[in-house]
Amino acid sequence: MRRVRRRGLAHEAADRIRESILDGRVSPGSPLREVELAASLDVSRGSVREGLAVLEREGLVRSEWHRGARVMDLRSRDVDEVYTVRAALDRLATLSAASRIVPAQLAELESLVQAMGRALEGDADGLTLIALDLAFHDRVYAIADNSRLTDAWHGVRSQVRLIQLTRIEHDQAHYRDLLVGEHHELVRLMSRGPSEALARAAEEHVDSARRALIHLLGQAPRGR
Amino acid sequence: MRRVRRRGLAHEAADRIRESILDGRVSPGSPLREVELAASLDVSRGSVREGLAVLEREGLVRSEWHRGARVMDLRSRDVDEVYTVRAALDRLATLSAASRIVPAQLAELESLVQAMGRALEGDADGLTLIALDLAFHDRVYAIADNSRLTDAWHGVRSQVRLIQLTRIEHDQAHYRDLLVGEHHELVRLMSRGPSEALARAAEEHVDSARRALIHLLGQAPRGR
DNA sequence: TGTTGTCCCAATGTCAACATTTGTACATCG
DNA sequence: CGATGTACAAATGTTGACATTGGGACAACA
Repeated sequence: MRRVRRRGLAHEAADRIRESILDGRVSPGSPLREVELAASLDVSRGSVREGLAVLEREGLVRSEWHRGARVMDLRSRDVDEVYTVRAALDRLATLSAASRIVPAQLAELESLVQAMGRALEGDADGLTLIALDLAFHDRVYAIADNSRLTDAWHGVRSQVRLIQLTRIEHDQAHYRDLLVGEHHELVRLMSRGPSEALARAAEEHVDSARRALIHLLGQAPRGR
Repeated sequence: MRRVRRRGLAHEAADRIRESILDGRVSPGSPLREVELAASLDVSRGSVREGLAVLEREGLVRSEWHRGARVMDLRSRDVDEVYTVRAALDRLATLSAASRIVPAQLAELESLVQAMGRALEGDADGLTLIALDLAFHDRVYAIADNSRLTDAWHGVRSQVRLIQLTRIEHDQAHYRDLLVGEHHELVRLMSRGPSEALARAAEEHVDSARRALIHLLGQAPRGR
């Protein structure tokens, strides 16, 4: 049996605040005041504070000494950073997963890809596609079964989600073209075990999204 | 001017506790009681609590609900995870740094390598070598100039430090053979810009250390 | 004798009050 | 009139007290 995990109010508070950010109810840049949140969540400031610390390590929130916390405002440079790191993590996750994956897990991934296909044909909204995309990659990280790797992934995951949210119209176009094809190819390569081709595909899968986003956001983020 | 960074008691407390762990004054597995620490550091339990949360995100401390925090006890499996993730991060950091590095920074890295050589000839203790090794890689991450990457690095850095500490006699042997040579080679390759050879060297630099540690610790950590 | 239930204590989780800092508006001075 | 200093309000940082939980010792029971 999987033992129940009791987490306390701080994590609960973090979940609620994360939701309201990722649902777009509070926009990037807006302040997250401890007293306000404590009142609206009906917990003490201490718990809110601890929850905000959780969100800060996820990169969703930025806080400064005696100046409080604000919803992270992700600019072009930040998108570049997040996707660059994600590419490196995904490369490792995909390779590790490929060396440990069993047929049942391959089938599970493939069924997620098919769900993407159905969602596209059914003209599903962007949120559904984003959810399926993240679910796929979450599964890959779970299969890789490396808690440090998962922690590092969680350090950028929420930011990826936030970027996708704010660029949702773009993502829909991007998804429509490549979502099923690229993921299917990843599964196919994973079924053959780790390889240089798989490593490249995993990196490229993320990097093409990065390039598209950077292009969309206007200019090169750094002095390249 | 680099503006001063005021951080509050929680970070100060985290620093002190981290020191006592990394200095070996508290051994892996031992409990870190909030009241004890609060008394000995002369701050409130709240600040200690926040400090322990910082150390938890660094992977130095593991805490469970209503059961308190303990110094992380790193077993074979954990060493494997940490070094596997570190290899992926170092690969990216080294490639990114290579594409941005300027001559002055190359010289700085090379001078660190020479310091390693002098330390080895002067029969310095293991702690000095560990410090120089980490200083070198910290510089590479700083040159890569990607805050998400640096955050991810900080998520494993302290654990690397802890592993090196507990295996210090082994590391000295490992260092004596490869320290100067491998780092010098990394600098040389970086001076020529990013390349597949550099990527492999950076990965292999970490992975050889991983293999040596795993071998030392006895058995294969996972079902490979 | 092994198992179950109860009590108790130590430690953490939570809270609300107090202290400190920051930013701003306004007064003061050169 | 611009620069500097001061007072105040709003928010966070810090603290000690109270509530809740987990684990172990011990007794009751089959």
